[in-house]
Amino acid sequence: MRHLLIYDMIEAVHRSGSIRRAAEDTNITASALNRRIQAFEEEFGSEIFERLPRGMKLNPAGELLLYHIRLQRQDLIRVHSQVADLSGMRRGHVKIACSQALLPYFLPREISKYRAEFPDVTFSVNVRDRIQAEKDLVNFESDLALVFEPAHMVNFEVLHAVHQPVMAVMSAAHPLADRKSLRLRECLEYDLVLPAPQFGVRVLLEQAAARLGRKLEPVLETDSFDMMRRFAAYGDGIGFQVPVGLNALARPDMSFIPIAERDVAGGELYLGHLKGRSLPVATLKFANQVMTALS
Amino acid sequence: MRHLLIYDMIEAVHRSGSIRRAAEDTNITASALNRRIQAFEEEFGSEIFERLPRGMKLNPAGELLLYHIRLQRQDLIRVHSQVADLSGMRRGHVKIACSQALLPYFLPREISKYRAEFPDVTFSVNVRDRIQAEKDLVNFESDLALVFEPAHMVNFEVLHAVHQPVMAVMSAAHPLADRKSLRLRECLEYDLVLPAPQFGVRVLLEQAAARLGRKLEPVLETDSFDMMRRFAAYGDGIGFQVPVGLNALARPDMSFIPIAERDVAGGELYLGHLKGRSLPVATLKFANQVMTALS
DNA sequence: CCAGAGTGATGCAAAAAATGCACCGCTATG
DNA sequence: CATAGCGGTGCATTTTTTGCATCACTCTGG
Repeated sequence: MRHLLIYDMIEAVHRSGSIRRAAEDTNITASALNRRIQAFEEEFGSEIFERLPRGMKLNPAGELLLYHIRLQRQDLIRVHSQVADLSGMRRGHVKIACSQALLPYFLPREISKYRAEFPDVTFSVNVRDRIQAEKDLVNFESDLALVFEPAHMVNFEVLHAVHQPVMAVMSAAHPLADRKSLRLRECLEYDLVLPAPQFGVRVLLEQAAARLGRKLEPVLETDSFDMMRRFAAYGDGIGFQVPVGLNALARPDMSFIPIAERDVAGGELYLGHLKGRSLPVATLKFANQVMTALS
Repeated sequence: MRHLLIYDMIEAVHRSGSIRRAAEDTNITASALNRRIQAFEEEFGSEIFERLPRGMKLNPAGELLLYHIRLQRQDLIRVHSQVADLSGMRRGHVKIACSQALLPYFLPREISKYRAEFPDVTFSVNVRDRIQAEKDLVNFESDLALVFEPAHMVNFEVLHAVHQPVMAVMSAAHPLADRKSLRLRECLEYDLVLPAPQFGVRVLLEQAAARLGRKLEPVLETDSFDMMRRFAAYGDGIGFQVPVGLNALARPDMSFIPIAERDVAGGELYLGHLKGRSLPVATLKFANQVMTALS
């Protein structure tokens, strides 16, 4: 949209921190860009950048404006999406921030399913921890977030929540592999493979261990669920994951056993978006499909 | 804002229904305007107007776009307002849709009070019935609505609600003038001066009368509260109004007496705005003042 | 039934706006 | 204290926008 180019320019200057660097991104001369910024500030009635010796930095007015710019751009995308929907076709791009647990099975399956019906819809998926996911929504870098036990929930409008007990993950040859349910105490007898501290599952386990007066001493700590699973497969180690991260059709070589809720209460997997936003049609439809799949 | 001029042009064409008429409002030639509309549609990726032999009419895509335009314009006003607030000054324009009852005392008093503190804030006040007030909010023709017993309440986000019993209004010389409270039945013995049927007070009275098996037969029906009051002042007639429409310091020549709640339940006066909007600073502060005044 | 007044669209020249280039003054940095 | 990087600016040039004249079309009223 040519008439909104000035917004792109403002964002470019904000990103790069200087007019000259921003000029390269914008395919325009620094002088031209400079004058457009000045003209805009003139019209807007107030400066939006601080001129520092080392470049440009948004002042508070600029920060307010930047949020407006992002909001209005997303709203325009929504309008485009609804207009495309008027003519029967469904186009669009769905941006998702999600916990790692969603990556191996759940999201690939849901995205394929959706795209089978609407092949003109494309997706971005970004792995984010519980704090960063919310920031992504605020900065309009993602439209949907699908996270386990989000941290603040301000700015977060919940579309759907589903309970996720914590599951022990181990080799099928493990001594405990045939049990229907496990106490946390029993697991602690074996080598532990734990997710990194920022993950929700880890937090729940730490809390539960503290209640038992125990401290978790993992032999392996990783931010990769795949690593955790493979390590557990080759020995007596026990990993932990929530059901949505596990294949519903149990693999023959692995065993997934729920931990008793009275030990580890489990947590909630939340689907949500930025408070007060209206989502584009494609995004909304995908969110609905996810909600159905989660129920 | 020069870069948003195209939005003004689109709205002008929408309002006037033809490019040539819109061209006059826009201080531009019809041909130039025509080409800008065409260029916009090209960029936007879809036509937004239907070309009829008699002029231009928004198509569904255009309707969606128009709402976006209005939304983004109001949001820009909010940003301006917040920016002005950063520098300590408070500027802005507050647009209010309200019931007639607010006109004689309440709103003039509150507006004066607010402007005493912030003289750079200006106001528009439009009298609207309960249905039209909500439409005003949706079209962004008003920012705040202050209405008695609104009709639908969809799109209406309530900031504050206060109960308003129905009061009988009569001359100080009226036989009933010294009573502390009145039954509806007693009032019906006298000449009735009623608000027009679209007003909330009238609806409440009609419902109450129906419960008594009576029908209201006004000697004067008017959409002017002032008319009602003055007519009642010159005889034995009885008018009806809610407290917010009456001067707190009772006038010596008039008497205001509440109708028993078991006869006429009274109604709610609602302060609200369009659902999902963020209000400019000035508007928000004024809304807060009104809420305090109503409590 | 047809003339006229209304509509949007378009070619072309003139006017206006945006751009690129060269250069200025400034400041932090090594 | 030289230098590299910053934002700002005057001026010629390019690009875009505009206005005018005019076309094709449709509905309306005599």
